[in-house]
Order: sequence, then structure tokens, then C-alpha cells
Amino acid sequence: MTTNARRPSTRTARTSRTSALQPSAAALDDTDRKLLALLAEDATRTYAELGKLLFLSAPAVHERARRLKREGVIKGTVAALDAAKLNRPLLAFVHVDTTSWAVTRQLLALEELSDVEEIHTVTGESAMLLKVRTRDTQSLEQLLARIHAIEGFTGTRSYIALTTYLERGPSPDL
Amino acid sequence: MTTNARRPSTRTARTSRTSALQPSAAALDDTDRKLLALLAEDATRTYAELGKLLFLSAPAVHERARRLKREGVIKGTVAALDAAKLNRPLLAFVHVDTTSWAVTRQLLALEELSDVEEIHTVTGESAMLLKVRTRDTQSLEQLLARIHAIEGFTGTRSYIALTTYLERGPSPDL
DNA sequence: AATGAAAGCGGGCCGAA
DNA sequence: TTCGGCCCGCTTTCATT
Repeated sequence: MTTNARRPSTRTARTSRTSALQPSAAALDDTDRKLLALLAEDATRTYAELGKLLFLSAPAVHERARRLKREGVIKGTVAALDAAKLNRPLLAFVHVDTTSWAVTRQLLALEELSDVEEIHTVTGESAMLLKVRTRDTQSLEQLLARIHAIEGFTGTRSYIALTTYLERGPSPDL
Repeated sequence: MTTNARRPSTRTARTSRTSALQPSAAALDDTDRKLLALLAEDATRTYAELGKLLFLSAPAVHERARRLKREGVIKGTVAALDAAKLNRPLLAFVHVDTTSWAVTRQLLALEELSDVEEIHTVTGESAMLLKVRTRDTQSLEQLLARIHAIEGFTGTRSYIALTTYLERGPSPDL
């Protein structure tokens, strides 16, 4: 109880008139960040429920969500699947050492494999980093064999995840 | 609404050959996997649209989705946010070397930080692996300083992502 | 197929620039 | 005054039995 019927005064500090388009920046106020955090956690909530949590009306929440989608802050809404239930209990991070950066293009073909979840080029002694999820060690071995078939690499180092304590997507600062 | 086994298994791919052997794996037929792949890509599609893609009626799709949620194959529906738009352009993988596994508990406190996206214990020379996303190198340094403040570690190695070519969640085999 | 709920849309109000 | 954000009506669409 004791819900303050008093709505937090609308301090609209949004300067949406910044005609200078910054591709990688977005003007987010406090309510935006809270809304994004809620949607990143569970996107099935109704706008009415979000409005209660944010002290806003449902259409107002809808407007903000629409704007955030249009600006690309919200890239999409996806279903989070359980890897173990999909017969992929083995998670591994594979560091790939290459002699030249030209090999990078070859590795991008791995995108076709549903085993591969992430592909990054990274700094450090290894050139690329893969996050893969396979059914068992044999499937992982097959994947590594496929990487080794590509010319211009010097080796791979795999780190098999024993326990995953946290796994989530990007979320705002709050 | 009795759950009798009168499922339209005209060409039943849900055979019992491989079932009942793996406890955490779910029994999924071809349509289930296709549906999961579609939902993992975009969960905003309507059931009617999914039905057209799967050659099923909308209620049939709804029933399958409900079953998959109940079984935990679909853990939830979340909004995918753009890290760069959230002022987190710097992605890094941090390998943490520890002397004893007791330190693991300390690192779990990092879950509170929104910078930290993943925490795993892994095999290999390092004991733990973190996926972190920060605003800049200074924020990363602060995070590393916080890790170093914990006793029982021998060091960290960070791999900063230069380019991310692929980043997605678990998806079925198809 | 029918019902109930939620999303989507326009109008008017209010505060700030 | 203009503009942006919010609230409140109604209409349409979808989920659900």
C-alpha cells in the first residue's frame, strides 16, 4: 500500500532535437532505461503492467517502446531457448590463432552451422574467438576438425564451460 | 481438455528411439524445431503467420508453443538490445585465474554489475571466464580492478573484441 | 466460431522552450 | 506560440476456449 498517487514530475530532459545523427549513440532518459531493463528481462509483459511499474499510462509506454524500436535500441524480440533441452549441453569457447587476417573470411562460413553462436575478432595472442554449443565432445571435435581444415591457422585452444552462473544480454546502466 | 495422445503424427518423427535416455533433453519433432528456430529469430510473429510457414493452423501452433514453454524449452521471451546504443561499445572476454575454487563464490557477486553478461567456470589454464560489456576502456579497467581486489587469484587476461560477426542465442539443429 | 483482452490510433491537455 | 510528452476515448486485431 501507500502507493504515492503522486506521479513523478515529468522532467523531460530529452533533447530529441539533436538533428546531428549519432549512429552509435541514443538519448535515453531514466524512464527509457528502466523500460529497457524490464523488456530485456521479460518482453511478454503488457503495456498496462509496464505502465504501473513506470508510473505511466499504457499508451505512453507503447509510444516509448515504439520509439526505441525505431531508433534501433531494441533490435528485436526473440525467444530464449534452453540449450540443454535442445540437446546442446556442451558449451565451449574456442580461440583460433591465424597467421593472416585473410583467414577471417573463411571462418565466417561457420555462421551456417547452428552450433556456432558467436564469432568475434579479438586482440591478444589469438585472432578470433568462437562461442560454440554442441551436443557432445565428438560434435565439438568435428567442428574443430573443420576449422583445422582451413589453411592459414596455427592452432586452436578450447575452453569448455563446466558451469554457467550467468548468461544474459546487454542491459542499460540504470 | 484431456491430453490424449491424439496428435496428428501422420509421419511421426517423434519416435521413441532416442527419447527417455537423456533426462534434460526434450522430445522434439521436426515441426517443433522449425517453430523454435522461427521464434528464436523473431518472437513477435503472429500464430497465424507461423501457421502459414509451418503448414499448420494457428491453434495448432499455439498448442505447440504452449507445450514448449511448459517443458522449459522456451525459457522466456526477451527484447534484444543494441549494446552500442546503450553506451556499451566495448566487448571483452576476461579469463580469470584463481588459486582455489573457493574464489568462485566471490566472483558471483559480479552478477550485480550490469557490465557483466556472462560468468562461467571453464577448463584449461584459467578457472573462470567472463563476458563483459563496458562503456570504454576505463570502465573495463575499473572492473578488472574490482576483480583484482578479490584474494586468491593469480591474474586475468582480457581479449577485447574488435568486430562481432555473429552473435545469437541457442537454436535447434533443423 | 465466439468471446474477451490487448494493441493501435486519433484527439485534447499540460508544461517547457 | 510551438513542440514534445502524456492521458483518455474508440477501433481493430489477436489470443484463447
